[in-house]
Amino acid sequence: MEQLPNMRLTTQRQIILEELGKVTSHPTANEVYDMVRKRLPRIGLGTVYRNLELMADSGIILKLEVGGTQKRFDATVAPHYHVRCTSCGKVDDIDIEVQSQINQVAENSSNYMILGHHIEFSGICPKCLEEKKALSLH
Amino acid sequence: MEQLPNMRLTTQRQIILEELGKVTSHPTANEVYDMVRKRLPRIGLGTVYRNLELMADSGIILKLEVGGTQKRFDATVAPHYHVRCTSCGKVDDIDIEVQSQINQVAENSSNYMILGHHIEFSGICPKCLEEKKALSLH
DNA sequence: TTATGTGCAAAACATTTGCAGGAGT
DNA sequence: ACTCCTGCAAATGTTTTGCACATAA
Repeated sequence: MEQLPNMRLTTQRQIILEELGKVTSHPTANEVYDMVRKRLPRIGLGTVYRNLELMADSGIILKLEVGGTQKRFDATVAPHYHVRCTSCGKVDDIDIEVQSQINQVAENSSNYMILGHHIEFSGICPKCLEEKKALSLH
Repeated sequence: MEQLPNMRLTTQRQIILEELGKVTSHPTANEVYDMVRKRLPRIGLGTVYRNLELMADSGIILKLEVGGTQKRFDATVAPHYHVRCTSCGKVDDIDIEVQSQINQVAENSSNYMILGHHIEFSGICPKCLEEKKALSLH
């Protein structure tokens, strides 16, 4: 969970981190690959996967294991929750007051050692809501 | 989200549902396949996937999109939360008081129409905790 | 110089799908 | 009979990995 001492600062890593920092969406590995490839056309998809994984392990970025088929990555490390649109799959941040006691409450009612939690909301994003409205007026 | 009118009651479906009901774990599609195959050796993995998906859509069972690489299924439909062991990947239920206002709080601080939420705790399960203790005494 | 990282391609998984034959209603 | 469903196998999509060469420290 911490920056490894012998992790080299390569061009690939710099650019992956830069591109991830540019967006507020929560891109999949493949989306990061597409973004990075515009600046580094010969980068391999494997490199993107390897580095996203490594950065997530060292805590530089966040790996979101939300619903859907692909993992998503986030340059914002501060704890926050997510909403996923059930219609288009888009993932947004959500900022609400976190009860810090929630882990304690969970630990009291289980025999696990609780390390953390994540709340994933599901709903319809504004854009899809518009589309649905438009459709229902046929 | 509701039972389709013309969904046939086949042997395969009955047995999948029975086997899923027998366990309190949250098996992956492949684990369900293994369980069912003991009674129905010629069943195809595709059939298991198709039916789990169908049952989840009609609300008979729950499809858990928790972290990890595979989806998991649960015969218990009543709303509840989950803990996933970061060490062995095991998933257990967790029963805590749900603040029913939590969706409202989220809706107030976003422009999504919030439909629901899921909390996934992460921690170490009792068995892995024991193992870690044993190791640290080397 | 040398351990670590990269590109590439193949492999490994998880899941979905097309189709011809089989089974519920 | 007439759909819907199943088994099988092939296809698809995502992520991981082996290896020879390249590169940061």
